[in-house]
Amino acid sequence: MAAVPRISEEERATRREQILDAAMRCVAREGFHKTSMAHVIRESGLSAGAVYGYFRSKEEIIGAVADRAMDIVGPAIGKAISQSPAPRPTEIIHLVTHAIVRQTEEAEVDITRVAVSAWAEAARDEAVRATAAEKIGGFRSLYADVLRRGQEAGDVDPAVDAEHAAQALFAFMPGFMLQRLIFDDITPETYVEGIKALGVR
Amino acid sequence: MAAVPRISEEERATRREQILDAAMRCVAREGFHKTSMAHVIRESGLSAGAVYGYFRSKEEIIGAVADRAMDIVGPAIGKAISQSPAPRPTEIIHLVTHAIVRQTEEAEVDITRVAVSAWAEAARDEAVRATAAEKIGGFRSLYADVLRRGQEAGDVDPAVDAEHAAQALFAFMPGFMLQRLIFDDITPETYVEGIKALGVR
Amino acid sequence: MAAVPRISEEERATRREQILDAAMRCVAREGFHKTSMAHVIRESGLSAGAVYGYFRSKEEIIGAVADRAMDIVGPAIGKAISQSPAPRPTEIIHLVTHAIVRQTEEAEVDITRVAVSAWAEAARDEAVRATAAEKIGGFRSLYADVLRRGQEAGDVDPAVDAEHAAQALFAFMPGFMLQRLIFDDITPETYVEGIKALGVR
Amino acid sequence: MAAVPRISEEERATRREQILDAAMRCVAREGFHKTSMAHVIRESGLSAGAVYGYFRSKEEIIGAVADRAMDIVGPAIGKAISQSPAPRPTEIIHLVTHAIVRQTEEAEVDITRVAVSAWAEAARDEAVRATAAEKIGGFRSLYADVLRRGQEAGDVDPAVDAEHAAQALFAFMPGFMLQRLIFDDITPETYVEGIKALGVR
DNA sequence: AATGAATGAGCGTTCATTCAT
DNA sequence: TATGAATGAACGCTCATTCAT
Repeated sequence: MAAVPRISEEERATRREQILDAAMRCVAREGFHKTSMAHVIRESGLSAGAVYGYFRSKEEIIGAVADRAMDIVGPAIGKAISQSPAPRPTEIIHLVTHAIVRQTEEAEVDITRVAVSAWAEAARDEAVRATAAEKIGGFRSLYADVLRRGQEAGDVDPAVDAEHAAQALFAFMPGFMLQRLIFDDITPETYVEGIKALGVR
Repeated sequence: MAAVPRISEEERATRREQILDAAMRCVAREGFHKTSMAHVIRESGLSAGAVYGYFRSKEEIIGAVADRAMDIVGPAIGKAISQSPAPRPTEIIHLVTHAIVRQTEEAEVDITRVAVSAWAEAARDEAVRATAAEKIGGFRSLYADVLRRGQEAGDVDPAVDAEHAAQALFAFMPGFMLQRLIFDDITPETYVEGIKALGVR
Repeated sequence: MAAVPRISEEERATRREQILDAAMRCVAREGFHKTSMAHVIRESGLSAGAVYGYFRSKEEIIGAVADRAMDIVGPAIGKAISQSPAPRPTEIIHLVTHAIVRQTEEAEVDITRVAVSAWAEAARDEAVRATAAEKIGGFRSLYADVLRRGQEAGDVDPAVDAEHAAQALFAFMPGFMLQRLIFDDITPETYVEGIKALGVR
Repeated sequence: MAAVPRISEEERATRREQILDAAMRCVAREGFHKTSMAHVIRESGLSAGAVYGYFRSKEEIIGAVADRAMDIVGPAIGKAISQSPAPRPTEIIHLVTHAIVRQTEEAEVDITRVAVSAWAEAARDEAVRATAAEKIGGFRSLYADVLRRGQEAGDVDPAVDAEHAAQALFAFMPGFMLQRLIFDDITPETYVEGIKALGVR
């Protein structure tokens, strides 16, 4: 019934990835708004028309890149977090920070930089804010789940709403990323040590 | 003999502030790079030439705005922090988060939004990164001082480098700002409660 | 495999000519620096973006226009000059001045005016100076060749370096152009007559 | 009857010279239209308002500078030319070229460059063209006078209108200036030698 | 489906000139 | 008279996007 596409869905997805990869490299270098479509087009190796065949506008690419950037640590730690017994807060931060460092060292783009750009973009672009809310909200839910289990184990004060504790625990991720962006002196080890020194278990 | 300025240093400073105020409003709305000089000019009520009489370039305005945005909570809590006896970590976060909320509610611009834009800009602009390093570094030093005093009082593990604890404590500021930017559910009260639940004193 | 250009090299060259024609008209009217890119764009009938697709900058257009303007008499007389027997100096100036007059009368732009602008530009733009050196140097070489043959024929003092005689002979071209620009009273005939009166053969 | 000026005519003239000196330096460097009023103002050491107190517009400064630049060799050779017996054409060019070289070497500005800019400006500015016509016309008249005397002495063909011979003789001045602007290889000696080789007496 | 030349509004910045002091 | 801050049109150039091929 539907018009048969000339290229398969698979090929289409591959091309999209190719464009987003290119865009991520550009955004990591120059941020969303100093990255021009011409940069993305050149970097992707496609033509202007081709790129616009996969994304309706720069805004849509920004949305997709922001989505990717904020999706990057979540999956890596999702499994670890759901293990039994529930990991302690400091163990979670250990996992998260190591995942971040691994990402920035292994991948060809520093996703940290893209993520920070995405936070800024969330301030002005409703769609990006919605994505951020979804991703960060997902994170906090995950945290809240573990923390609830931690309350049973005695690691977290059981009198407190686990959602609030999740707000607090979440802070360590952007706190780490921001400091990594600006300083050389922070590592998962120094960070987790510091967190423990504050009393976090 | 010396060229007598037709407007006083004071008036000049006032005009600069007027331009920066305008620029902050624009940046809070649209970020650094979606804010055009035309926007700043219109918002400031001056002419293009006048604005360029006070700032050599957009880059310089970005630098000054970033400086301001990251300077905003520091002074407000500097004094409180140096009081005796040393405030506990959770008291510091209480102060900081309330200062942030007060700022965003009282001032005509939401500096939080500008600060987040400044973090993103630090990723690509060496000068902004230097400013960020200075401001955030200053913060962490302040924290490290209090934490050292806290180590004597028994609030913080004395075996740990206070600088590392400061890295951890610092995280609560961007963590709060970022979540405020995206969600409505976070207040100084929920946040500090959550932090305490994690074990921070 | 190779990127197939959508418009042929020929079409591309035609468009370049179209832009340069427009630029020459503008420069003949207003000189290099009173000609704005907006003028060239309007005159060419293309859009701003299109023009910048063919030339990277105004400077590049200036360079190309200057090149053209100083290239204009050379080819026309090159052949005539190489004929055998060698034309006498006054015959050369007859050819050159007639070529100049024909140009300014037939073409829609007065290239004389553009050439004079190019001399001025050579004073401040290294690239234009290099072009001028190449074109004028070429002229002088051509002259030196003929003059060497003229030395054999007895038209030119054989004791003198032909290059020096070429410096002298060259002068009649800018001398004619400059006076044509400012006065109405000079024609190839009055000019060549005057040159002969001075003793030139 | 007239309002008494606060400063004397003499002081006024001095200031005008000061401004024109500054403008000549600027124009020699960058030409008429790449020289901004701000450059002239800074170089003159006066204020914008002051400069506009002496010249109504940039155009007027351009006119005055062009006037000066084209006036520069005339006076220096006027006397020499009117001596008795009449100098030969080659002697005149000897004088003129040496005067040019002396000017460019002694003065702090290279007037040659300003003069060439003035020729270009004559193509677009009616007032500058009128000045050029006056100055160059004066030159040619001077030449015509000497040549008439030369006709009596047998140096110049007496059958030819001396005005036409003056057109020819005049060419050697711009010819020398233009080549000096672009090449290093031309001196009064090589030039006059070449002129003689062509048969000029 | 893919190409890349073309569009023209908009960019950051400079300009000649004015006028309140 | 002299000052220099202010004006705002115009500058050279880039941008996201379109569409004939």
